[in-house]
This record gives sequence, structure tokens and C-alpha cells, in this order.
Amino acid sequence: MTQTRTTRLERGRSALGPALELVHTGRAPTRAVLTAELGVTRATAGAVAAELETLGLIRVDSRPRSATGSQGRPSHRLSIEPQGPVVLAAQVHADGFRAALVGLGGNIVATAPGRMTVPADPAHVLGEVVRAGSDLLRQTGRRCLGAGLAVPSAVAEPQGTALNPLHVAWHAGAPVRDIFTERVREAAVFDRDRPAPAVFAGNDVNLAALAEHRHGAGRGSRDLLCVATGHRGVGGALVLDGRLHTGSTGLALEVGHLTVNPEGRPCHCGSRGCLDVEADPLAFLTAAGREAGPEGSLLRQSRDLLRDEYADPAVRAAAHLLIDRLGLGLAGLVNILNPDRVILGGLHRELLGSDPGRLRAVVADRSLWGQSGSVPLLPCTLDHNSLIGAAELAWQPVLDDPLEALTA
Amino acid sequence: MTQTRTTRLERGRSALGPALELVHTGRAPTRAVLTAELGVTRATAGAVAAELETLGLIRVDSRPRSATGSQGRPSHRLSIEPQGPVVLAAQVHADGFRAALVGLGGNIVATAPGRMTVPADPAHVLGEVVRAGSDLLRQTGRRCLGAGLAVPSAVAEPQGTALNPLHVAWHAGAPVRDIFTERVREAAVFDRDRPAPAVFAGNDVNLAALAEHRHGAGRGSRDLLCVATGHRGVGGALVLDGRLHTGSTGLALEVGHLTVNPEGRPCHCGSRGCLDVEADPLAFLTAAGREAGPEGSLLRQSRDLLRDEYADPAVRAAAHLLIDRLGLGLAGLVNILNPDRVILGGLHRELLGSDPGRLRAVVADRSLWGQSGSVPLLPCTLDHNSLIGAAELAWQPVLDDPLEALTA
DNA sequence: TCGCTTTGTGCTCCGTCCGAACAAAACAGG
DNA sequence: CCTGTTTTGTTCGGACGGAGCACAAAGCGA
Repeated sequence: MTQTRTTRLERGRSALGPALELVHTGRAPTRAVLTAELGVTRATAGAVAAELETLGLIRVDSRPRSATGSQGRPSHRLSIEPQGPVVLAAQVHADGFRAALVGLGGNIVATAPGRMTVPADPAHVLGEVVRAGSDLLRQTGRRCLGAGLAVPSAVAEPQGTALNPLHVAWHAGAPVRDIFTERVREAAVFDRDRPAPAVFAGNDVNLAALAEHRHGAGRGSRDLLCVATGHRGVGGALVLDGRLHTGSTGLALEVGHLTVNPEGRPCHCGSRGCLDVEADPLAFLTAAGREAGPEGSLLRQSRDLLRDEYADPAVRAAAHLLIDRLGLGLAGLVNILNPDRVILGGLHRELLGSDPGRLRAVVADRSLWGQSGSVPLLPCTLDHNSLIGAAELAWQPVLDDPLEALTA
Repeated sequence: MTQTRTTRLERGRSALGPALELVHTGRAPTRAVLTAELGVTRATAGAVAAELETLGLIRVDSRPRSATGSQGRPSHRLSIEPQGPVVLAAQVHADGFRAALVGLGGNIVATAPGRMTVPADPAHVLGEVVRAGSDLLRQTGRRCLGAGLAVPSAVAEPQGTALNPLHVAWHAGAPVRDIFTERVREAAVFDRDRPAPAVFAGNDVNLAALAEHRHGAGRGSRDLLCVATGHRGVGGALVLDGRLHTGSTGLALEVGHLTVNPEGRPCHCGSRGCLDVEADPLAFLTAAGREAGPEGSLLRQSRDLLRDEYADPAVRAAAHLLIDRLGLGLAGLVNILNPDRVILGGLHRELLGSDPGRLRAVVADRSLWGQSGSVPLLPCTLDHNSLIGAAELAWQPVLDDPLEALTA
């Protein structure tokens, strides 16, 4: 009897995956740098780069367009193949969705927005999302290697269900990953002659953090904390060693119920003064004495207020109040997670911009150890970071083992 | 010119390390299981086991003492070589220290306690520790492959300094790792003809968690949270995928300043009602209306009280109060970290034992998502878990690459 | 005793990457 | 323009870890 091999240590034994990841994240602009980053010989790096080019994933330019200025033979330049394959990425938000085709390197190749004025059930919304995506695929004629979805809700793993999809009026526990998978398969978006790739879904803040880690403000971080607020509530995410930390059931970094104001208003969780109700756009508008508009416009409304009426003492006071509460929450998270960098998205990004010194001071004051207190606070820098993060999820199998993903 | 190799992807390319780790943690009792766990062929597993035996680390018994009951040829049994090499492990606590020689598998081969009645500076204490350890080595004649130290303080990385060594009256920022390293090198504890191995230091709760993960209540967990209290303050630790998560500067899981009682007593951190002052032995004794003894006996005093006088309504009320506060803190941590298991040490272990239902209910009630609420809460099971954890730290290089660590 | 099942062992083969020698492409200086 | 220097790319042989296969060994059950 022959032996049954249980593939366990099998994943990505060659340097192909790491090499692609280096080009993907822009850390290997030339073959010489790739050689150094991989820690292999020039011969190996050359073979690896050639194979990735053969697979149609990267481009190797032997004619460097510009002299580097340094001595020696110029190295071949490496870049993502602009006509290469894409993945289907989508983001669902309070009042609509956005579908896109995203290439390696976080390049958005094509994108299409969609609006939904009435709350619609997930099956309908995701059907529209996939229809928009497959339209884009037909128009561009690209090959599609995977699909990823960002939703404004915690996503339970391994089920792939949306647990608190507040903004989109779906029922708690909606199996968004399975629905999305089904719609994508129906649309016949992938190569017909090969096994269909896995389809992914994740929380939008988590995916924003992942995208920022690979292509934005989080580049180079080994221990990245991201905190962001959209319209209601506060979300968090942690990227450890380049991988999203989702916890054992996908529910890690649900930071909304940290206590930041013991005398604060009651929260639906039973406590009071939670970050969720003390540091989101609604809290900001209330603190500034403004009337809150419809749910899907709270972020825009807050952002406009902060930018256009910062001279108004009430607005400034509200900003300071939110900064202080956010700072308290961040300090608690820094004490627990000890990240090497913190990036802020949504309204928190604007608050940081409005008074960086104040927020840094609060965090430094309330987190232990001066060293942790000096953790850098940075704004998110990518447009559509959740969308790009959804694409990262879909690209991951290719990054892990390009050969397997493309030919096996 | 020949190429300069920068060793980067070099670590542990063969299956030797993973195999040793499986035997070390008891997950590979036989060669057949080892084959399955490694996901390699029987031939490879056989070669690997033989090599580990040659290195003197494990024992391969071809004569199984007991029939397995199942059909087929009985597999060779694998076990840690009882006469194999050891590491020097030590733990410093409020009123003394303990030195030990620890083999693979978490086996304490020899141990020696030490007492210090007056606060002593770290250089003196660690000198005594190493003296005790090298005495043990001389008595047993074992080969020593590394050294690890557990201290009741956060340890900053990569400096290896003790940031808040409250119980031992050392100055904040004492370079304990360097001092320990120096003393160990002076004592000529390692093989003379080989480069001296690295020496490690870590926080005692962190190391307890690591030990429990490999040999105790945390076995098999991928996402283990540990919370414990000794005499004063509360410590936390997280073991992710079998590795201690220390954060970017070693200060992760400083959980003492989570707010668990908004109206609580002020804490030195500037806030009030912190876990540190609301859920440690001192808080328990105070709540029970008892006079607190000397610092180094608070845990014993609390434990005795809980065991012997639980009938006393004041004691029971104090226990319930602490359980409620601890539960609030655990719920916050569960929301942030989403562990698959929580283990409790020190007084928290006893509190769990005194009323498991109450603590589980509080955590379930205050952590989001019923699913996370049902995260298992378990007591620590190992004696001297910090000590064994310190040994784990010292064993890690051997587990990562046995060949390199033993012969290179 | 004879199958049946499971595990251990001895070979060959293959893929990945190292190491070294050599070639190519730039710059600097005369 | 030519030459040496520097840096990078290329080619080829070989080491090494592990797969795959055939066969042997060691237990159970009838």
C-alpha cells in the first residue's frame, strides 16, 4: 500500500511566494533588492523573478529607464505586470456599495459604485455587487483569480457570518460569505477549467488596516493597530507580522466597549461611557450641539463641520472632548497590545489632523511607560482602503503559493 | 568576488525542530503520530527521530511496553531522554527566588529555593540565583544548553530591562537580562568550546502562560489568554500560535489599568477603579475587612482565607465582589483579543474555583456575542509554571534548530 | 497457520537552492 | 577613448531534504 500524504507543512516551500509579496508591497523595486530581502543568492532571485514574469504576474525590465546614480551594473527593475490578472473586490456601506477590479500592488483597475436607498436583504445587495463586478470583468477582459468582500460588521469565523451589520439593516448572523460565494460562482467569474478559488469576507476596518499595512501608512510595521469610525460605533484592527489578527472566532478588536467616560451615556451593552457611543460621529455632532442628519451621512457631516467651522468654539470644544475620549481608549489598547504604530481612519483621522499634539499627549499620558506613550499616531493614507483590503484577502492564496494558485 | 550570503530565511529548514517540539509538548507519543503530525512520509519521520536520538534529546523505544489494543504493527514510542541536557531556569519573587534545572518536556530535574529577607539589588540577587543554579549543575553533572529568568515585572524588549519591579524593590529599568547574562557567563555554566547561547528574561505571568500552553491547561490552544495575580497588581499574557506575544517593546498585556469599577479607588496611573487595585489579593483582603500582612504573603493569606473561611459572609461577599470586577476585566480583554481559551493563575485561579458559575456568567454577560461569551475559563494546572516558562524561553533556540544549537 | 492491517526501512528520484566562476553594464579617471 | 573598478546578471555542478515506492516486520483475528 502506498502512503497517504497529509499535506500539512506543504505551504509555500519555495521563495516564489515571498518574492511576489515583496514586489506586491513595493519592497523590492529591483532584482538586487529582491536578492537582499529574500536572503538568497543572485542566481536564485533571478530564477524566481523570471518565473513570476512567466506566470504573468510581474514585469522585469532589463533596460532601466533612469541611471541610479550609483556605480556598478544597474539592476533589473521589478514591477507588477499592469495587464496581469485581477481579483474582484467589493465594499458594502451604509447607503450603497462599491465593486472594483484590483490588481497586485493594490492597483484599482476599474471600479463601479452602486446606491441602495432602501435597506435591502444581503442576497439582493450581494447579487447587485457581483453583477457590477462581472460587468467590469466583461468590459476589461481581465482574468479574475479571486474575490473578497468588506462589510461594516464583525464577521464570525469560520462561518463567515455578519454579526452586527447595523448600517445595512441586515439580520444579525447573515451568512454573507456564503451568499457572496454563491453569487460569484453563479456569475462564472473565474476560469472554468480550474477549481474555483476560495471567496473571502471581512470586517471593513480590519480590511482597511490590512490595506494600509501593505500599501499605506502601515508599511513596514510589525505590530499595527488601526482604529477608525465610520458613521456609528468604533472599529479596531490589528495586523501582526503582516497577517490580520482576527482572533479565534474573527471577533478580535471589537474595541467599541472600552470604558472611556465613567459618567458617560449608557450603551446598549449594559455599561456606560463606551468608546462606541463616546467617540463616533454622532457623539461629535451631539457634543457640538448640531442636529444629526441621516445615518449614512454622519461621517461627511462631521468632517465638513470639523473642516469648515473649527473656528466655532462649540465645534472646537467638541473636537477636544472627542480627542480626549479617543485618547483614553487608545491608551488602553496600547497598554494591552503594545503596537509599534497606530493608524486612525474615518473621523478619528480628521480629529488627529485637527490637533495632533493633543491626541498624542493624551495617549502618552495615559499609557504606561513613556516608551509606549511615544507610539507613533498616523492618519490612514489610502483611498478606498477597505476595498483594497478585501482584494488583499483574495490575493492571499496567490501570494502564498503563486504556482499552485495559477497552474495547479 | 564571491557572494555575501545574508542569512534570513535560513531558520529551521528541516523538520528536526518541529519534530522535537512535538515530542517536547507531548503531542507525538509515537513515531506514527509524529509522521502524521509532521505531514511527512514514514521514511522522513524515521530519519528525523533517529537524528534526535543521536543528538541525545529523545529516546526511541522499539519495544513498546504495552500493546496498544489496535491492530497492526506497534509504533516505536517517543519520549524525552531523561538523562539529556538541561537549561538553567530561575524565578525571582517577592521574598526570594528559585533556581532549577529543567529538561525538555518541562521536567524539573533539580531545584533549589533561596530566601532574601531584605530588598537586595538585582546584581546581588542574580548572583545568588546563578550560584544556586551552578551548584545544581555540579551536583547533577548535566550539560546545560541555555538559561532563562522570570521576574515579577514587565520586561522591556529588546533591552531586557525590568520596568516596574515592585515586589523586589529594584530600581525601575534595571537591566536584568544583561546582569543575568553576565553572572551566567562568569559561572562558566555552558560548554566552553562553543559559542555561549543567548540568555533570556521575561515577565513571570508571560512565562507562566507559555508553560501552561506547552505543558498545562493551555495545551492545544492557538489563542491563549492568561490572567493572574500574585501579591499586588494583575498581570496578563497572550500566547499566539505557540509563541508568546510580547508586543513591539515587550509591554503587551499590561492589563492592570483596565477600568473595572468607575467609582473605585484611585490608582497611581491617574485613573480610578483599575483592575490592578480592584482585583488583587490586597483588594480582596480589604473587601473582606481583614488586615493585610507583609507584601510577600498576601497571596497565601488570601488563599487561606478563601479556603478556610468561605462560610463567613464577609469573605464570600468579598469573593463575589472580586469575581464581578475580574469578570468585567476579562470581558474587556475577550472583546479585544477573542482568545479561544482563558486560564487564570494566582488568586484568580482560586476565585474561579470558589464559584466558577459566577465568573463565567459575568464574562458571558459582558463580552459581546454569545459565542465569545462562552470562551472556556480554566485554572492553571502546573506547579512552578513561571519557572518552567523561563526554561521554555531558554529551550526555544534548541526547538527552532536542534542541529545548530547542539553542534554548530 | 494464514491473512489483514499498520508501521518501519532501504532505495531512487526530484526540486530548491548554494557556491563559484564568468560575463555584462554601468561609472571614474586618465 | 580606453582601462580599471564596482555592481549585477548568468551558467553550471552539486548538496541536501524530502517524496515515492517496494518490501520487510510485527502485531491482531479467525
